[in-house]
Amino acid sequence: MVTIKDVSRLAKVSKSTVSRVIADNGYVSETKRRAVEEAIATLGYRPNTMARGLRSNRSNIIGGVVLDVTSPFYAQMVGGTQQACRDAGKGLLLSSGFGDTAEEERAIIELVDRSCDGLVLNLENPIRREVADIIRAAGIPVVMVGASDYPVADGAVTVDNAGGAEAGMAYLLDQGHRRIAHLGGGTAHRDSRQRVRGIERALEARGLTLDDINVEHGTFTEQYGYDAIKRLFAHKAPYTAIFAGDDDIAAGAVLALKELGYRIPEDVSVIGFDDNFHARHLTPALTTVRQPIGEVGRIAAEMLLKLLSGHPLEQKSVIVPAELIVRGSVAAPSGSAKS
Amino acid sequence: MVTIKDVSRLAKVSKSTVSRVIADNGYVSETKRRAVEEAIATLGYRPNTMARGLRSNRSNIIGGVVLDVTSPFYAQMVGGTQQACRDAGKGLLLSSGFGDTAEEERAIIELVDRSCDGLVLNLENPIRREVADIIRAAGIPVVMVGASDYPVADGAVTVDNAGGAEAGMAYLLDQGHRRIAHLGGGTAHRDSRQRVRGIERALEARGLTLDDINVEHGTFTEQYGYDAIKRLFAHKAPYTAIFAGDDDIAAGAVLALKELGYRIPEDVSVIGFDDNFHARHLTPALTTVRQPIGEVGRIAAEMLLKLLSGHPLEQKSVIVPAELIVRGSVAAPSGSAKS
DNA sequence: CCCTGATGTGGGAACGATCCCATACGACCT
DNA sequence: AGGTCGTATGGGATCGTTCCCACATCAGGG
Repeated sequence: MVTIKDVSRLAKVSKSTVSRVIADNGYVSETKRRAVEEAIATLGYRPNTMARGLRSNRSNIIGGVVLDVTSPFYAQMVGGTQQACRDAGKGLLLSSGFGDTAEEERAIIELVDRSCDGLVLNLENPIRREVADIIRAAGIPVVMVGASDYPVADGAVTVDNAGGAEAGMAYLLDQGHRRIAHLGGGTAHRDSRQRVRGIERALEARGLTLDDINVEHGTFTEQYGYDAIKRLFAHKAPYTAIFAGDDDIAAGAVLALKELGYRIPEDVSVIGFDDNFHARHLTPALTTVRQPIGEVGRIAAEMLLKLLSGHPLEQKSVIVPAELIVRGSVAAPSGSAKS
Repeated sequence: MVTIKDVSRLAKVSKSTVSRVIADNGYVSETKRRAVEEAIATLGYRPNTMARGLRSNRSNIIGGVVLDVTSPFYAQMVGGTQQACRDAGKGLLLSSGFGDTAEEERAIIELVDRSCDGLVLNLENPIRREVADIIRAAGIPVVMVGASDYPVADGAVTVDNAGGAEAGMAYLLDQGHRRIAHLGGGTAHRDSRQRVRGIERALEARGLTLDDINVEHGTFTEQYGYDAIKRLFAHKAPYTAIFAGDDDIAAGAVLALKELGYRIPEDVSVIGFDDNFHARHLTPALTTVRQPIGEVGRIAAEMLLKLLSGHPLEQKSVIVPAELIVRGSVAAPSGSAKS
């Protein structure tokens, strides 16, 4: 392995000077700088990350914990984070928590131990005190994704779930729907609660309340969407529109509705949330609320990078807007569709 | 920061003994071992990764380069790799090449520089000599995913594209189809070429050749599938079955066929490849050939881990079978459907 | 002419682990 | 008694950087 010593020997300068050239700080004369750069090139010298990290206590690696890398949705988030890191010359060390608290904590501690310069965390569960202390003791900045109220967070990025849900609900209501069911992801999820809140706002803006529709709580799974529809539509068609908590639920709902012989959107309208990679591929293409999740991952990384470079954040909490994407799964209710 | 020295002081032993306890090698008496473990616990000592890495030249980190983290397909692969790494107590440092040679090389070199213990590579392009030399100089093992003929590879995992395609084609032929078009992903991709080879085998087993069907080459995109169908079916229905190069192409083909008024599978059968997330969600659900891609990622990591532990591989090249998944997009051709 | 401050350079002590080597002791054999 | 071997322990060099400090030189001001 070629070391800084080899370079210094070839360039006829001290190790210190080489180090200064590499780090581009301190005083170096133009002549020596040139000599060092030449020596580096001829020897093919690449600094040893470990030695550098040991001495400077920095690794140029950012740690990321994400709920589930496997999921297409989070994959997109990771993509954004990774790209931002790469552009800044940082590596991304990745772990998944898979929604398990113990696993998430293990992952976090491991990332801290690996001397990550900072963390981007997308967690299912709140961080326990002990883990928070470990992070704090290491003195590394943390940006949370999807939740803003954790004690250790120096920054947070969230999607405007309420605003997005409000737009979606407003769209349904303005199309004339009144018999609406919301198949939510469950009150345990903050995202889910915020979406219900947005739905409520849309209703209130039109003189209605949550009691005027049916709000159900299940899980963010296709299975739940499928089962819920089969149950709700067992005997008759009680609703003209379904607002699914996410696109997975929507997919299950669409499948169930089709099996029951309902046409979409003629008989029943369906709207989703997320704009999954696959929303476009449903038949009909799913009208949904897009979460710009890649963007979220990118912004989180950029916030972290800014913190790492010593600049304070002008905005500790960034809320990214969610946008209604109109495709083909929503129409005016058949009763009122007198065009 | 609490160091090994602090532990040794508290446990009244030397640094060396503490190190031996941590690494669980060498001779340590039961008494001292207990004392050290106790000291570690009370101090909350966690070894410094950098120092350890510098000295031992090992990082316990595995580097992964994947074509595109953003894609759901590769995300699943990454998931498998990550899980295997985690189970072995290794970290996974991730990079994406996005199909760009320069980017892929940059990513590889960076991973080598970060002292990764080994690499899992899923690349679009062959590795250039210089990069291969850098990897070799670092002396770290490499497992390739999806391609087996690179010079630096110590192991390789591939999916049996030919076998899968053969099964798919056999299925179409056995249903009675003879007027078949294959919309391939393009000869530039080895996967694509192997699939054509499998199709050929199925034909030959039945006394036919590739000339008896229509083999087209496009790209692995929905757009291509859509355009190809619109072109081929412009005036009449020349084919009773479409074998798409992957599920994206299949999705585009299905959309185009529907727009042209063909029923699937009554008028035209469609079969895909991959078993993407959305294959199940197409209407009708897509009959396709499943690539167990998560499995592939896991196996690749396991091979690498085995190499890292010093054991040679009993199989340098592992070929994972692809399985035909029968759903609803294939039926017997209408002409021959005399049930 | 001395002092100060800016510029330039090298020496060498850290950083926190690993691991080689020296040493010690008891058991057992010859 | 002396030698050998297995077990147990500590000392300290070492990994490749960074970075503090000492020192040198030179210009400009008092």
